[in-house]
Amino acid sequence: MSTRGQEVFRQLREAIARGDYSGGSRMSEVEIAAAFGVSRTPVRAALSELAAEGLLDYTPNAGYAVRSYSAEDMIGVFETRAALEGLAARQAVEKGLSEAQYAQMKRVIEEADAVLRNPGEIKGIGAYWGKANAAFHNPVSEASRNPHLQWLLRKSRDIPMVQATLFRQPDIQRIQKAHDEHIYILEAIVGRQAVRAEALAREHIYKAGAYVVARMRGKAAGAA
Amino acid sequence: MSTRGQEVFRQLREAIARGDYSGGSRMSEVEIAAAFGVSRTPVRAALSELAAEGLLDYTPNAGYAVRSYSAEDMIGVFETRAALEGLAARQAVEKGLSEAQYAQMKRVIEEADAVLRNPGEIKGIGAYWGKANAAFHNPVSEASRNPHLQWLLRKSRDIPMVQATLFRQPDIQRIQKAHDEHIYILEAIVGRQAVRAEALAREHIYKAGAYVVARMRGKAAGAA
DNA sequence: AGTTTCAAAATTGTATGCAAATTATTGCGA
DNA sequence: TCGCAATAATTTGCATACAATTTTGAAACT
Repeated sequence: MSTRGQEVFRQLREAIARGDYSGGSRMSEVEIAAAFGVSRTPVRAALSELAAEGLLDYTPNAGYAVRSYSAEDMIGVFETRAALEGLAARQAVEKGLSEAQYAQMKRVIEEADAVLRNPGEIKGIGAYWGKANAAFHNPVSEASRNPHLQWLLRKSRDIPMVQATLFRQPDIQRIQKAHDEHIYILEAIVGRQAVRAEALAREHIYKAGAYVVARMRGKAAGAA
Repeated sequence: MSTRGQEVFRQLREAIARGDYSGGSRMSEVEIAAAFGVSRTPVRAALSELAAEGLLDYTPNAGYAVRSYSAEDMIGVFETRAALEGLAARQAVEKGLSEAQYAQMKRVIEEADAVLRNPGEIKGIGAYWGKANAAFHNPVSEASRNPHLQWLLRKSRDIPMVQATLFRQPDIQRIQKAHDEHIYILEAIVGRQAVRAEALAREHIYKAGAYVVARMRGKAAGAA
């Protein structure tokens, strides 16, 4: 079993990525401690880790706050992540997919194919696609067999606002396109086309980033 | 002023990067607390952050230990870092160097030119080159104006053993070659040759990685 | 009214004590 | 002598108390 601090860390991490806390909001130690039914000590440990992970900003003697990203920042995040996902795809080709990794990616594609063909089940499609998307991309970074790369990718994927923007109010057309891109990426990896796989993965992420930034700017403009 | 936890964090971070603690060695809370003259609380905060930074491994109920990298791991680190430094160089071209950034890079090159021409001052060349190298690369990542990229680069540069391996027992020939590569990288950035700058920066890091890995394997073989 | 100042309240930083888990050690048996 | 089990010692996890800092709010002054 794990420690309480680890548990608090995990739950807060999910909550922030999911968008439960709006950007810039203060994370009160006593409040969280009360909510989890623990003392401030494990909460402080969790907050400290979350800050090191980049999900929170920390100011000495002033506490922690949910980090907020500007549109500029978000462009940088996705440009960086595009390079890393491209590298992961290339290394996945170089080192080869395991049976299990290939099976999982194929399963995700076939399942999504069925789901997307039937527009009746549109309710909850955002949450579904969020999970399916992760289930598709995880095997790729695993297949790179590069722990450091996997670590940096995790830091580039779990960013406040991103999940919420992409999967909260889903855009069925965008999901369809992303799904198509997945098919070609898997095709390239299986066909040992390293350069093509890298380019496709890179562009796949780049498009997602452009979408997130557009949504951020749109919402900001709409609210103003 | 900063907190004690932050101070402990900073000092431990430097010590680990410098190679004062050998890989795998346990970091005892009470020991460190005694050494710094503080209680365990700020030490725990510092260790927690260092673990999140990737410098320490953490096992629940068993504490923290200096993370050790195998040669395989190190290859992955440098492959990843090569992609990131390449991206930084490309974005530096796209966004342009500031006057100050250009001046700093040029100064480093001219200074190193003088130092390397005079082999009398070889004592302390490792430490000198370590600083000079950082002073050359930092402006590039700054010029990318990509905070996320800068953050990931920091995590890819400050790795246990790397600094010690590269700069503790310096190899004058390798330093000379790295210095030459710096000249071409700056040339490419100034000349707005994005693709060339990216390729040069990437290869520059790749070579450094190959050197570190060779040294690791050589030392391991020699010790066995 | 607006600004400044000062004090009260709230929040974070640190030390300490104790519970729980892990690690080391001792003693026994094969 | 080696392996194993049980216990002692060490180390970490958490809660709590208090100190230090920041934030808030109100009163006084311009």
